[in-house]
Parts: sequence; C-alpha cells; structure tokens
Amino acid sequence: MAVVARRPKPATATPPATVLRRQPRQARSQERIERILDTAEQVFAEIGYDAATTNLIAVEAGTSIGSLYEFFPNKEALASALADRYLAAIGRLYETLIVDEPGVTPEVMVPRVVGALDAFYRDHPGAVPLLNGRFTSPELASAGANLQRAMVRRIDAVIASKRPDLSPPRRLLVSEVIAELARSLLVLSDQMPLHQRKAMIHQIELAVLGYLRESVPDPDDHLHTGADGPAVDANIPS
Amino acid sequence: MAVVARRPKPATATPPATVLRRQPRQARSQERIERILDTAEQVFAEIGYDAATTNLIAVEAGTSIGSLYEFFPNKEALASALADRYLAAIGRLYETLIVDEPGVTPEVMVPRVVGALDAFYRDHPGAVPLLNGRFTSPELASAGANLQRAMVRRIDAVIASKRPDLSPPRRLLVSEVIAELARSLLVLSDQMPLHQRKAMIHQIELAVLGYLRESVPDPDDHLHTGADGPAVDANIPS
DNA sequence: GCAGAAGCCGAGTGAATACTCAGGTTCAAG
DNA sequence: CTTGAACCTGAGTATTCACTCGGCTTCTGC
Repeated sequence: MAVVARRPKPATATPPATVLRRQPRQARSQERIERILDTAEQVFAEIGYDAATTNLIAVEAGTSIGSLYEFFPNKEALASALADRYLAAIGRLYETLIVDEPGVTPEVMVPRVVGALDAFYRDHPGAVPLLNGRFTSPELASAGANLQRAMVRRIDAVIASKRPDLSPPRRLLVSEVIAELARSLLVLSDQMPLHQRKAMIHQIELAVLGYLRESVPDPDDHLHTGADGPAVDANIPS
Repeated sequence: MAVVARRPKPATATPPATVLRRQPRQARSQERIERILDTAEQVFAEIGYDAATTNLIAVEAGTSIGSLYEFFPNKEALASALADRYLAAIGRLYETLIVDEPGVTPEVMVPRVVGALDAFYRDHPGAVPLLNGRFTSPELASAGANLQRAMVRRIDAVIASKRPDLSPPRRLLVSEVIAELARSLLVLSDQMPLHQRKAMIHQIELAVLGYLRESVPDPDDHLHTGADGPAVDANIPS
C-alpha cells in the first residue's frame, strides 16, 4: 500500500543528506544550478510540483535534463533545495521580527510580521505551495512543518515573556493557533488579485489581534471579559 | 505549457456534464458504483489523489478496472462524484445551521457551525483534501470553491440582516475572512490527534468570534473601540 | 599546449499507470 | 427456455515521465 512518489530505482534507502549529487567546481555550473533552481521555483509555482516535469524545468532553464541530473539526484531534491532557500530566508525574517522587546505590543508586532510575510510570499510565489500545500513528498512536508514550528516557538517565547501568568501548554496552543491563522490566511491572500490582497492583509492582522484578545484577555482590561461559554483553559492538551 | 493531468485521448473537449458514463439498470451495479465511490474516498484520504491508482481503487472495492471504467469515464470523475456527495451534504449542513433567526447570536451560531463541520470532516476524512487541498484538476478546485462561496453567501446574508449598517463590500470581505478562517483552521485540526483536536475546535470558535468583534465592533459596546491603526473601512475592495 | 577533470548533452530506457476491448457471465422480459 | 441487453473481467495498449549513459565540449593546472 505504501506508494512511493516515482522513483523506479530506489538504490540506497536514504542517500546521505546532501542535496547536490556533486559540488560544482566551476562558476559556469554554479550559475547553471542557480538558473535551474530559479526556473524550478517558477514552474512549480505555475503548474504545481506533480505536473512539473524535470524535462520542462531543464528546457525552461536553458539546459538539458542530463545537466540537471548531473547535480540534482532526483526531482524531489529540486523542491528540497528550494525549500531550504525559503526556510533560511523566512527563518531570518522571524528572527528579526518576532522579538521580545519592551515597547513592542501585539498591535505593533502583528502588522509588522504579517506585512513582511506577505511581501516575501509575493516575491517568491513558489514558496506558498511548497511550504503550505499538500505535498506528496514527506521530505517537503517536513520542511514546511519545520518552518511552522520555528514560528510557533518564537511566538511562544514572546508570549511567555509578556504573559508569564499563562500555563505553558495554554501558551503553546495559542501560539500554534496564531501561527496557523497567519499562515493559512496568508496563503489565501496569496491567491487573490492585488487590490483585494491589500485589504485581506489588514483583515489578517485584525483576526490575529482579535483572537489574541479573545483567547488571552489582557489582565488590565476588566471591561471585556465575556461571561459566556466554558473556561478558556478548557480542553487544553496536557 | 498547459499540462493536462493524464488523459492521453482527450476525444471531445468537454463531455456532457454527466459524471457517470452510463446509468446503471440493475441493483447489483448500483451497489458496485457505491462501493467504488466509498473505496475511492478511503484511498484518496489515505494516499492522496495523485498517488491513488484506479487499479488499486478497483481492487480494493472488490471489482475490476473494467467495471470501474464501465461507469466512470476517468479518474477525475471519481473525485468529482465524491465532491458532489460532499457538496450536497455540507450544503444541507449550511442551510440548517447558518440561519438568520432573532435569538441566534454569533456566540451561539459559531460553535454550532464549527462543531458540525468538525464532525462532518471527522466522518468523511476524504472530504478535507478533496475540498481544501491543492488539486491539480481544475474541476475539483472549482468544486471546493463553490462550496466556499456557498458558505460566504450564507454568512453574508446573516450579517446583512443583523448589521444593516455595514456596507455590502465590507460585509462581503468579512464574510470571506470568516469562511476562510473556519475552513483553514478546520483543515488544521483535521490533521491533529483527537485530544488536541477538541482543544483546537474551541480555539477556532474563539478566533472567529474574536475576529468578528475586532472587525465588526458591536455598535452598542462603546468600551472596546481601540484608537489604534487605520479605519476599519480602509482598503476594502470596491 | 596538453592531459585530465569537470561539465554538458539529449536520445534512449524502464517502469508506472490511465484507460480499452474482446470475450465471458448474469440478469430480465417475453 | 431463449434471447438480447446489461454487466463484468483483466490482460493488453498507449502514453507519460523520472532518470541513465556514452560521447562530446570546455575548462584548469602544469
């Protein structure tokens, strides 16, 4: 029942964690690799991973499949290398933006982060399906999961610092929801025309802030504590 | 560049909108069709649409590919028929649950709808990737889009009735965000273990309600109008 | 300038798989 | 019972596509 993507000759179980089959020695091939990756990003974004053929990517990149496979061991390695690129870039983004500084309120941080992510996704259309789409390859799915976990951890750290009164599991749950909320709505906004996209980004900010206020009410604010429903701590995972 | 799934012989451009190639006349074949669909639902849910082979579906359903193709013109028709099933069921759900009645506040309706959708997705694991996943087939993508539009329309109608002061475009945007928020978070919760799932469902309710309060503040409540950021009506689409 | 390494090419291979069809079986109507 | 339609079967067909390989070209160090 186990269905492996499309790799007729598995050879070794798991090749050493190298993405490249061989390190390029000359500038020419280095550029070729870059061009192949850029093209793969485009093609994946346009027609999706499954529909994209390695031949098409090679041709569009102005090279041959032979060259492509000279450096990339298989199709998945292409997507994997792309994911690494994105992962590194977005990771840097998080490190810069999701920080625990005294003056930084959620009202400041949320638009900052959402705006930056929006810009990134707009500049790298391939990142959206790669990191957020349903992917056949387990390797890719885990790349996206890693990224998401990184965001959750950072949010969690900030909340821990701002609101030491919350229990760790509760904090984690809230962080997960916020990260997912931002992620999924950003994916949605990504497939909107530009004029709607701007409005959508603002709504994302409202949604995150609204959820925050609802789920982690400000202890100073005694005006807005609803008397409805079960306690907020209900159903948190242990 | 146009990549068609895997249909070597397109024959006619668009066959008449029948899902079945031939209507069954005997009870036996009717049951067979049902069994094939049930199996397809399972298999799609387990390994995904692309990885699922029609042969596997036929075998698992205890029949032959010949029989499968006797009734379904191609693989996509299988998924399409499934989508129709889900569409009808969820449509009924919406009609029952998203209604504009005097006593029904958001605090009542939101948990009701979220809970019902959660139950549905749990009972029909195949529905999630089919309606919410990135799909190669345009036909399937449109099925999911239809469903989402139906939900948006219903939410919009309810908001229109409860809050006639909102401008139509603003209303629509809010409805779209709510629908998407619920959809994507439900997809997330669907891939969680059961004990986390319950907690997640509650957070979805909080998120929707929080967004509502943030984006469409209650005109009676003059306590919670923040002085931050741009006007809420900024950036709405014309 | 030469040898060997690195790089490049693309027709070809093999496996996967959507779908067909010729021939057999089961049903229902007369 | 007979007949023809509906139904079923699964080996075979046609196609796609990831990936290889033998031969060619370009670079680099000496």
